[in-house]
Amino acid sequence: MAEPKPRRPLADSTAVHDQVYDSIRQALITGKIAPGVGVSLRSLAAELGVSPMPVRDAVRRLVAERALAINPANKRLSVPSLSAERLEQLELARQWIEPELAARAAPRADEALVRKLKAIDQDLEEALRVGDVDRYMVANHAFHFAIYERAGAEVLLAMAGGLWLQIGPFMRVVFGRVGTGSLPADRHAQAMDALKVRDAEGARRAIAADLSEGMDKMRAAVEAGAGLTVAPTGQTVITVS
Amino acid sequence: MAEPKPRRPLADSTAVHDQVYDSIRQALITGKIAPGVGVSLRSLAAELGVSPMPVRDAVRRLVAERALAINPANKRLSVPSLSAERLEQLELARQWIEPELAARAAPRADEALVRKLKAIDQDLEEALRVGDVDRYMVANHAFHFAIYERAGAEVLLAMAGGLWLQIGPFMRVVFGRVGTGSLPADRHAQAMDALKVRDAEGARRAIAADLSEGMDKMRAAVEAGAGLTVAPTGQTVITVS
DNA sequence: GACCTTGCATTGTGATCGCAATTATCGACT
DNA sequence: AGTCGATAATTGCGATCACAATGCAAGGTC
Repeated sequence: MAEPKPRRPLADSTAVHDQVYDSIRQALITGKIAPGVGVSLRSLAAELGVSPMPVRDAVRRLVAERALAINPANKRLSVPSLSAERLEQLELARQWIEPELAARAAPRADEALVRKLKAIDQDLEEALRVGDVDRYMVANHAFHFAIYERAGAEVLLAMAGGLWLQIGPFMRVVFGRVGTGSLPADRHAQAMDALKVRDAEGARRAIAADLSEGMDKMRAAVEAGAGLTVAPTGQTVITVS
Repeated sequence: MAEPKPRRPLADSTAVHDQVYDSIRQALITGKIAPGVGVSLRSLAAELGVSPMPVRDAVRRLVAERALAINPANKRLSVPSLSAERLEQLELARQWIEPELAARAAPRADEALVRKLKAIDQDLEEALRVGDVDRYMVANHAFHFAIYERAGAEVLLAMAGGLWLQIGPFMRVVFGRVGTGSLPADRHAQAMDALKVRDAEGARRAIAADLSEGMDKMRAAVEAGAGLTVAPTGQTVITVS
């Protein structure tokens, strides 16, 4: 315990608990932590090479954003497993807020944004080709939020971020199962075209369609019974049947 | 400092940081803490008779829910002052999510719910008569969320709760200024009537109208210049002109 | 008298310790 | 050999301390 503290690099500045937050958030969005598995403050702290304190702070934020769940009896932490009802509500909320953000971003779009999106989309398609699910998840997130940030709607943006955080782990499981081959990147092309000419309604429709297709996949996976069964210990086994 | 620690009663069970959270949350919703004023962990801890530690946890949650803001430079805490853009986005989000919750609650409404709402509404009107703004705020919150909880939509309910938390402090300022005399409780009657016959669309319209009128007042107050001016120290003076 | 500097109080952050509760592990007994 | 019970380990929660940074205020200088 008298080690010189590895202290992982982790980006650059800001407070430690913010870096821890970003680390866990990325792990959740990209699905590096499977839904249902239990985590602990000390284990996360050890893994990140920090003291339990900043982890505790980061976990509080994530619990507040419902990206982590806390067993009311145990008081133990876990990644929430997604139920059909939860999925339905998250879908509804996303279908309302994300097209709205895209529509608001359209009038404020410029050439630089479109270029950035094009770069992200190329990376995304490359990830699809080589079947790198992690990279695809990161790129897809980057694509959507590059648009949403342009809307200049802080409150709505934060809400959208929270929704992705909640749906991220499950997306990863589904996409890892059905494969990424059939994912339609053409909706992204539609969105970029609409943004190029500052067509708000076009952007709204493109994002709505993109979401709709993605969520269809997830819903189909859930209804097909590819659910998550929670073992009595709290540990979760992902049944891909 | 060697005092025997007053340790405020504070509800009943659960962890200390949850009780602290509820206390601050209530204070924000009812507007006991004015927008823009700076708070500190230690001052809140002293006021609640607890150590700074659980306050720190509670504040993390509230910051994550955007009910408290943290100055990126200072890293100091404050109640966020509401801007016109923020208000517009919060209104949009509320106008979408709260009527939706009301509509979902309608088919699940029963006599007990209507009775409960009636009791709350009577208390609300009494508060209006005597001009007790705090009591009105509490009752109004209770009325809406008694309905929303019935929707059985956990995710949407949490989102609605977050929105109230963000808009609460400002509501209080506005209502405290324009007086509560002209507030239309008849929308509540409409909502109760719709719930009584399980009329989803009626409930949706009633809540939408209720929100619309309330937000109109707030928007008018903002545009009339009854804004909040932040002093250089971070302390805020409420200009009721 | 106005402005700058110096000192002190307060702030958030992180670390470490102790505690009670729960869980896991292993030994003992029937 | 199987089941039960006791011990040890882990977990989250709260308290306290240390520290760097910031804010505030008093006092000094021009």
